[in-house]
Amino acid sequence: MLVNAVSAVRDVTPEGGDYETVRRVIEMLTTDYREQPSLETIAARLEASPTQLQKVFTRWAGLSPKAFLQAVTLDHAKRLLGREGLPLLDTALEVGLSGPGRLHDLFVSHEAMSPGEWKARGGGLTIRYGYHISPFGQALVMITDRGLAGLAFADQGEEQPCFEDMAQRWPNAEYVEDRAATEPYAKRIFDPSQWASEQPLRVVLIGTDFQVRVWESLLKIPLGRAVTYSDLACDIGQPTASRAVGAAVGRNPISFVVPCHRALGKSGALTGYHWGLTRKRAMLGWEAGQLL
DNA sequence: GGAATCATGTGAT
DNA sequence: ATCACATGATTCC
Repeated sequence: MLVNAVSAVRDVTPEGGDYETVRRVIEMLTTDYREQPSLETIAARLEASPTQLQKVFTRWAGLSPKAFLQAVTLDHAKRLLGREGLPLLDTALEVGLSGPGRLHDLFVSHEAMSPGEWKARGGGLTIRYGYHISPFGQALVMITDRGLAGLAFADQGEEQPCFEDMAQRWPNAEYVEDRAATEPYAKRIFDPSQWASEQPLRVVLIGTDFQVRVWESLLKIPLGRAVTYSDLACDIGQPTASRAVGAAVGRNPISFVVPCHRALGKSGALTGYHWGLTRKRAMLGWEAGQLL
């Protein structure tokens, strides 16, 4: 339900409290999924009322906690991978899903840095950045005059390490805090009602040649689909490089926009995520909510 | 089935 | 050179 999703973004408290609550619920659901803890048990452990919890969670994801748990289950992940023999990662795929409904994905146009620019390690580049509230906790947005260059996530109090993680990727760049400049990007990215805009979201991929190829592949995965690391390896023409692909996916500087959370292990299991597995689950569950 | 073990490409030191 | 990986296939119990 689109309406839910929009309000979810708007209603997140300045402290990022909603995500924090939701994060803990997800954590509990996935670590103790064997026991299938009831809503009451979870609420009790969080010292919250069951109805309140149910409400917050549903508003956030568009999905009840129970439906959410199902959505991030192995079974569902496999369905995301499979799907009636569609040719994986073809350009046709892009159209494939937007047909029947309004299942638009974020409309992105990308551009890669030239090898020369990459060698400069960000030298001569001015990067403006700012922190913004997102459905997945505090988001660090980084832009250049050519477009969005970085998107990272930090839990409360982790802003500094998060910034350093990003800044060390382009050590020679000049960094300027400019919340006003990054704000429109944050708004656009996390508000699904703005995804199918006239103007594509401009994105700059700064990385090695191999990494950029992997990230471009990721951008071809539509909402509601997933691929394996070996699918990606095949797509860039190096079928035996699935492990290298994994490493490259992990270095993706624009998480969420470049949908690295849609890369799964061959078994359908969620393998790893730079900003925490819980966040990966959160993103997949949240996207499942968008599809309703 | 599941644990242990290899083959493997890329990027950082 | 060497090492750590967000992998995957194979080979043992």
